[in-house]
Amino acid sequence: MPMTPSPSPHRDIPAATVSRLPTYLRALHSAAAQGVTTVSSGQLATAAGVLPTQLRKDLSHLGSHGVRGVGYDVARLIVEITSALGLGRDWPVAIVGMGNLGRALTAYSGFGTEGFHVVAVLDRDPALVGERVAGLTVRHIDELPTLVAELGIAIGVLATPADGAQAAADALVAAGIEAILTFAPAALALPPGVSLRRVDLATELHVLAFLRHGGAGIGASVSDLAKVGVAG
Amino acid sequence: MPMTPSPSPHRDIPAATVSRLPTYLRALHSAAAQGVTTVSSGQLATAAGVLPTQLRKDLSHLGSHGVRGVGYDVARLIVEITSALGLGRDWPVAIVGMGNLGRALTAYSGFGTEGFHVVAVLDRDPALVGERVAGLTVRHIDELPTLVAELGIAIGVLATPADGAQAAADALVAAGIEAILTFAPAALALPPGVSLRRVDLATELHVLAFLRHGGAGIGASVSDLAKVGVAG
DNA sequence: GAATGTGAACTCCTTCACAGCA
DNA sequence: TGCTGTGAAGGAGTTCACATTC
Repeated sequence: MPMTPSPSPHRDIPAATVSRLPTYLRALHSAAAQGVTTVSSGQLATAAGVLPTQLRKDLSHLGSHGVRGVGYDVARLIVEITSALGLGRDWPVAIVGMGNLGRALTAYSGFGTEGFHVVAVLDRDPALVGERVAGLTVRHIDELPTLVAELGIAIGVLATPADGAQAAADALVAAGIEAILTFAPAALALPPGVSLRRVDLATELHVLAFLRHGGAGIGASVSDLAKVGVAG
Repeated sequence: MPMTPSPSPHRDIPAATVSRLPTYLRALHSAAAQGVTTVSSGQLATAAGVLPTQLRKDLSHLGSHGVRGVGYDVARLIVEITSALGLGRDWPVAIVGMGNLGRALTAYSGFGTEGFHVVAVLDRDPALVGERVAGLTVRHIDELPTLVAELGIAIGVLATPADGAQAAADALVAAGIEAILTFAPAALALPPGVSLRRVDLATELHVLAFLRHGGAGIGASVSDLAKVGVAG
């Protein structure tokens, strides 16, 4: 056994790079829609709000796909990033928690791109079960295992209040879901192997308050928190 | 000119620390509500989902406020973090874009804590102006300067589609708002001195897809993207 | 000439080890 | 003894400089 096992197909793409690739992909789709076939790192970088060197370094992790003196082929780069992110398939999504936020996310068009589809919406409150939200019928959280098996749900979105979040997360994990996006302002305890991403709306406001309060104006003193715009 | 100007009142709190302080604050409020008066770094850290050393290092940027061998006084630490974040005042918020997401954010209770209050909701579509959303009347975007002056709006939230985001951001800036939280999947060009935070829902799903696709299961290969739970 | 790809320097953040104090 | 506070080490990410290629 001389070599490392390497069970994973992706070759060591830095986390920071992965989180920027979707932005690049969006800019590329936009360019393609306008008939552009080739872009330079400078053009793509300004469209994405990063520096050209950052973009080239990021893309270098996917391999060399640009042409020196020319730039990148838009169509080819779309394929490359799509493949690297694993977007070449369907990703059925379930949303748990049909309060204001859950309903909005269900209807949010941004969730319906690149193979992501909300295929099930659930709540623990029997009074909500049976209601229609954006064309889907609200199901009870206890039906989750059945729905996962039937619909191949791969990603769970938590839009519950903080106090119900852990129970909802447990239900997702018990049903076999291993990728969770949570909007609940609570720390979640999850078994190893389950991927978790958190979006905390209150925290975002708090950080903005700090930036104003602290006076991070011209020449912002806090490095990366506030990104002021790049000319585009 | 031998010394640096240092125009800003807050004493150099790292960006990464600032983004975690709201989580600590929430955990402290929760502890206080349960009658807890003292917490150790270990307790608070698990409640917040970080390591104890991380928490202590973060708090050390606010000064030494713990007692060795004992822990932190909950009430005092709340005051300290609240003050550091600049949360000791009101932060009137305006939300621009009354689609699904904008309406949900307006009604979202998580936006109504710690001095944050949604005091105005706006849209550029005259057909929506005059509608009621969560107790507020939708105003036209052209009324923004008046509303900022009257209500002291300090933070703008963008919940528009991507194609209207830049125009809406320009309107916020023209009205004097210097802190923007955007949900629009678009790069924004802003003048220096304006603070911007971005929440990108599609990107979060893409990252989760990458983690599943890449097989970041046991012993996740991508460092920081997925945080699996800590025992609580 | 023009733009990519990348080693190296630099900055930032996290984790460790342990000193300091109640 | 227990827990905080912190210098130092280690790791990750960004930016720079420049060699490389079309």
